[in-house]
Amino acid sequence: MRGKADSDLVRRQNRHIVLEALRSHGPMARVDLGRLTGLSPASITTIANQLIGDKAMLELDETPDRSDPSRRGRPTTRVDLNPDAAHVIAMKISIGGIELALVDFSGKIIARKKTAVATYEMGADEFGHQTQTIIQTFLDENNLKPCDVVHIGVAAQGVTDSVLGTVAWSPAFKQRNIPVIEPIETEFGIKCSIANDANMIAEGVMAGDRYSYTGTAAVVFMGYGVGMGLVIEGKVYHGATGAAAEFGHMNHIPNGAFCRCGRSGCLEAYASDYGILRSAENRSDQLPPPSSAVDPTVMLALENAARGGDLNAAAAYAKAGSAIGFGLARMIALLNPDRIVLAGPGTRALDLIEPALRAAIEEGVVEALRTQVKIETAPINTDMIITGTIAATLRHLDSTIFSSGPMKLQTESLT
Amino acid sequence: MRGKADSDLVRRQNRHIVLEALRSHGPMARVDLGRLTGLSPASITTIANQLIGDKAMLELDETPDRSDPSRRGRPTTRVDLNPDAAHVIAMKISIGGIELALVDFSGKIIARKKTAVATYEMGADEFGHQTQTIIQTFLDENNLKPCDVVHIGVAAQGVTDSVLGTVAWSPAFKQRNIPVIEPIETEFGIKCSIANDANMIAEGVMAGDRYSYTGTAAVVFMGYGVGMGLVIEGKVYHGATGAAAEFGHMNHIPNGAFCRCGRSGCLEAYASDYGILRSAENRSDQLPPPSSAVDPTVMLALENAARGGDLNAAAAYAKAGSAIGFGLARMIALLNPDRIVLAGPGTRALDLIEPALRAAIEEGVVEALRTQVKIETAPINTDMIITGTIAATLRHLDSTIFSSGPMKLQTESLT
DNA sequence: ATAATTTAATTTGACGTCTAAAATAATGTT
DNA sequence: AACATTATTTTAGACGTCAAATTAAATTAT
Repeated sequence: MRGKADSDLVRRQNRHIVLEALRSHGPMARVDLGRLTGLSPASITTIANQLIGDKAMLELDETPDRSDPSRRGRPTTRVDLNPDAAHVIAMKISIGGIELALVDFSGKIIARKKTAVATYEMGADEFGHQTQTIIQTFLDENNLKPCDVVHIGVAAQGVTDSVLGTVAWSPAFKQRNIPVIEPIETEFGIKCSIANDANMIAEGVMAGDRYSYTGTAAVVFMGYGVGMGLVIEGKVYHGATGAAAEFGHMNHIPNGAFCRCGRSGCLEAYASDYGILRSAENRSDQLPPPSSAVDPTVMLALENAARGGDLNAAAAYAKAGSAIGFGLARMIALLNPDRIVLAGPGTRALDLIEPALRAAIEEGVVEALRTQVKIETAPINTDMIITGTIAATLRHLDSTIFSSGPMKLQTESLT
Repeated sequence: MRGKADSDLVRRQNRHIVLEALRSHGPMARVDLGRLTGLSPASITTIANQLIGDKAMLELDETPDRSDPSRRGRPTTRVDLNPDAAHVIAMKISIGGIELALVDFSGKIIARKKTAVATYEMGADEFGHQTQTIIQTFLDENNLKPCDVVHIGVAAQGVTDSVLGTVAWSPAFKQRNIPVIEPIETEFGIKCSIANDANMIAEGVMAGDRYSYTGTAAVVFMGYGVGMGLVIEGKVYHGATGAAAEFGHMNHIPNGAFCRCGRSGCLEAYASDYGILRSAENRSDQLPPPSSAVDPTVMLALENAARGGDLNAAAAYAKAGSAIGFGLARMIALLNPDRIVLAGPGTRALDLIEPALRAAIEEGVVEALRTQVKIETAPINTDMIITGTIAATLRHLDSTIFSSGPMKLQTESLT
């Protein structure tokens, strides 16, 4: 049950939807904001003036568009998010590296940087210090002080704990429970949050139609690992501790193939790059896989071999498709989604995977459930994790920073 | 993204939380309503007067309680839900029978009735007519006209489609896509909704602390079949078409044991009454199971045999536990819940099931996820489906009927 | 008995937000 | 130059909450 409602809630909610409208549709006239949000022109005027006063919004200084001769009446003046309202940093932790992106409030990336970090062998303390150094350098390079950055959103591969602010388990680290938020917040005093990388991919994929989509969807990431981001009733779902949708480590076959995570039978052990490669090469699936990522060119060669008639390779892709298909079948039975989006570099080999994938879904789920769900493929964009993290972080700002304080009336001080 | 907020939203939301507070905590004084909802005494006065005016609430006529001698000041007058505000009917469709319960607005069951119906062989039309007759008789027996009943909430075993208002697939019917809502709504003009029985069990289990619980939980039903109700962020989750959490027909083993639904490898084929019985009796799991429910006394005997040293029986329960455990492991990996509740007659044999169940969860899920979730057992209550359907239906009323219309001001007519 | 105290509930007056309707602004058309 | 059209702002009013003051109904103290 949600809590009580009052005028403050109304205020926050409406300012939030106005910002959200600009974020997903770009700059527009006040009239259009009204049409899109359902708020009256009068309210839009009030809200826009307040947001402009708060430096969250600005009026664009454009010469009126005269391209459409049938256009009459007073020309519109468009408003947009004020890029200078705030800066945020999106940070991606993956095997062997940290990637940073500095973003303004409008979502434009101002600077980005990849730094190689030998994450795997690092202890918690060492990683914390490294992170601090890397962020400090990044700030210096962009002539920023910590107080100029409002939030740092972190995406990490593996099981993240958003409550404790740690990476509970990740292929990027030998050690477990690596604190990430704490070293950042104490060093810089910047608010920080952590999430699973697959959830951030889902944020990225959904960023476009977040405004309109209110259904349940699963975004599957296929590549060096297998991940999933769940969108439930329009919102990316993070679970009790932020570890939701660990699709790659959802069990596929009890006592099955050995996985990077040290257990057996995970979906990833069949459907990730290394899993596919392992079965294509007829290596035993009971041995621990290598901890390093598979070279993309190797996977490309394997795909082409499969397409060229290499039966072992083709069988490996079919096995992967079947694993993902059964995993999706189980997810569908549980969640009854209306949409599945396949994404990530693994979709390049979709032609090899799809038949087995569809067959598995058909075998694994009652018809009534199976026919409701549309399966789509998203364009492969390696930046999706950063993009999604940016989207999630900025949306978080929308709902907190600029929609919070009530306007102070100054009747008192005027006397 | 939710839509715009205005004073009407505030009004609905606050009236809703007041009704909800009374529903889950029973009658109480206005002060306590204020404390519980966070609304000011002034607002509670206003809201209470309006709800009383709408006949949704009433002031209790009690002699002040003098048992506590330290009690001073003006005594409280408690308010409660007005039982006469509305009547609703909860309806349960199961194999071979329809059960009805007539309930007042306060949640008290006024009358209930079971009618034997040969559902399995029935076609859609015949079932529709039967339903109409049974409801008509029930209304007559209670001296009610259709217009006296505001809503009929239906719970059915199997895959329900809340959008189409049908039973898409159910062990209760040989035929598929049986319309349920349409024959009721057209015959009586009463609003009607349909949901899966396991979701209604979850409603029942959560009804107590719905007001406070905002986490993610899975309620597992074990018995003649296996079902699940998912509670996501405090609300029972129904999925895109109302078919969510078909745990029983979530695939366990590809190409595994034959299930009532006509497919192979469903969890239910291992962990339901008939699945357990089948494996205890060493019958082939590749043959279609009987369509009728297993006699409870047979299951009781089987349990005792297992406890008494019957190795086949014990192994069958262990197999069931393992199936449920792996299913839960998969669910945990996907949803990262904080709570699992085991319920239903099957929990009577929990001692036989639990070791294998826990072992499977340990094997099937990363430690980081597994340790976050508490596993509880709910008291076995065969009425849970009806109870939950009542709770869900009344809550639906709370949020629609009595929280809708704005107060009409009559300044116009006073001139 | 009567006054003081305590707790519950209501009334009053102010505030914040939204909206319809009227007014104003800025342009194109006749 | 007057009129038409579209965008935005201003104005006046409605609705809902809340803090503070008031009223209500009991118990305790004197």
